[in-house]
Amino acid sequence: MTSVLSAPPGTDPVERFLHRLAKFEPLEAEARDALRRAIVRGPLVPPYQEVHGESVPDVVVLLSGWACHFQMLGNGKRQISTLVVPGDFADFGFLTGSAADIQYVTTAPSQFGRIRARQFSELTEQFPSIMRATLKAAAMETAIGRERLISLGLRTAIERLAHLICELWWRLSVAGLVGPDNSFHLPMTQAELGAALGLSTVHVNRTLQALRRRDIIGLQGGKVHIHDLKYLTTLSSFDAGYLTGAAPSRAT
Amino acid sequence: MTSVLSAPPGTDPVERFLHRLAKFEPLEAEARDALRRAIVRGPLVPPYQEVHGESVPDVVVLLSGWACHFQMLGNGKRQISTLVVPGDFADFGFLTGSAADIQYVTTAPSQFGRIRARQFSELTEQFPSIMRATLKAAAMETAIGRERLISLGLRTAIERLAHLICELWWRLSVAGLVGPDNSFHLPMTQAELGAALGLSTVHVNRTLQALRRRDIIGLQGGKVHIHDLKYLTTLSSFDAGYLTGAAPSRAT
DNA sequence: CGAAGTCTTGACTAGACTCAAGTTGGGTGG
DNA sequence: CCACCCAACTTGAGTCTAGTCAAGACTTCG
Repeated sequence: MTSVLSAPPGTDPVERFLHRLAKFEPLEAEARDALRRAIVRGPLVPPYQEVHGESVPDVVVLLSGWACHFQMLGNGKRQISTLVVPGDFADFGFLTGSAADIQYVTTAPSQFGRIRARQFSELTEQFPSIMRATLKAAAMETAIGRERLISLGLRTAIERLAHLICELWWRLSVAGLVGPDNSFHLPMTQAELGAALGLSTVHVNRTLQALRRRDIIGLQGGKVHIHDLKYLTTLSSFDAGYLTGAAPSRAT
Repeated sequence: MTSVLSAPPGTDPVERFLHRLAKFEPLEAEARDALRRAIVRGPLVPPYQEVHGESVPDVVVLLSGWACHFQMLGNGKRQISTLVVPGDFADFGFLTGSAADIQYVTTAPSQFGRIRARQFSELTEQFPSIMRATLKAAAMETAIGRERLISLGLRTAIERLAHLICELWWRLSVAGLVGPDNSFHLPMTQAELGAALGLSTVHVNRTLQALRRRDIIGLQGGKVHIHDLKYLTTLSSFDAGYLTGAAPSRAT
């Protein structure tokens, strides 16, 4: 099992980011060094801090913590469109140079890293591998979005929830954030899970209980324990292909 | 009204594509010429032709017709994730150089244009504006996907349908494919609309009738007539911001 | 200890799905 | 030119998943 995941990086969040990025495309040692030097570590921001897109679209990376993109509709309802886990780019607005089009919130104490837009574009010129890796990271985010669309379009509540947990399990595994007992931190309230899954808070609660009752997962205090990963995977027809860049093996 | 849309291009589909692309980022005359020369016009492919991702990820553009990305789940259910209209890139797999990860079908007789991968990357080196425009096109596709996620997550059936029609109205307007009477071709069956909107065929049918009964739209023979665009817009809280690259004006 | 936010439970409602049976319309072949 | 066929569309009836409303219990945390 661990063969797929390869050895997680050390504990330093910047190294984790570099490790993640290099998985998309091999990075020369000099490219890594240049990135290391370019990243400015930000302060620890508290939970529920809103981060607005700025007119200067610097490259922002989530080093530690948790964040999510969301949008609101006039009626006060909220949809979370993307979950940002440590090692992810916070958003890809910098690729187009246009003002970041999206706003996001932290849901846990978080630290961001930042690379000045100008400096980043110099880096990509010097090291095209960095650009290729970044584009692949963006493509993966698109693939994740597509998969979430599929969840909302044709999976039931329990399948959606199971699929999300599988997805997070995989992504956090790659980032080295899953414990040996298949547990990880999930700093989201049930209301937030609902906003991400297109379900009401109450229904998320009941659905979680169904999974708990069958002893598939445990969830308490913002920490998930997966007791039966195989069941979860089957239930939600989870196929990690979209998270690896490999060819999809979906459908027949 | 027409100020927003600017004069649509002539009738040639390649010109339409160039016109669309230039809306994302101004293109020098030489860049346009180079693109014109690089595009190879493909044959007319019949409806329901599946196009698989190839190992050589050439740049493929839909010149005329209609196509959609879809994925299937084991239970035979289908989700359409993206609608491709004339002037759109068929998919953005070429950006990462990896084998196109997505398959799509035509739903109408369609013509694709193709640029060899190698030639395209030479073009983007010579004319960075082409790369910028392409990245912005990709960003718009992401934004469209996010908006569809919102539809599935928190809009009702009638709102989803109305929103989709508004979106298509806008996109096809930019492509110069909407008639003066606010009508356009929509070569999708009700089953396909359902697969795009996360609704059953039967429910799509009933929902369409609700819109017809209130005389908001007409839909027959693959052609939509919008009678009350304002109502549609309000009903679905449609905000074209995400289709223009402008700052979102959503929520308050 | 109180307060606020989160989680849990119950009862009722409703929007959307399924199944099943027509109906329409365009296209083909005799 | 008509008969037939198939796919798409339409309608009805019954069911069910998930939403809403409302109240109560559990946790932090100041």
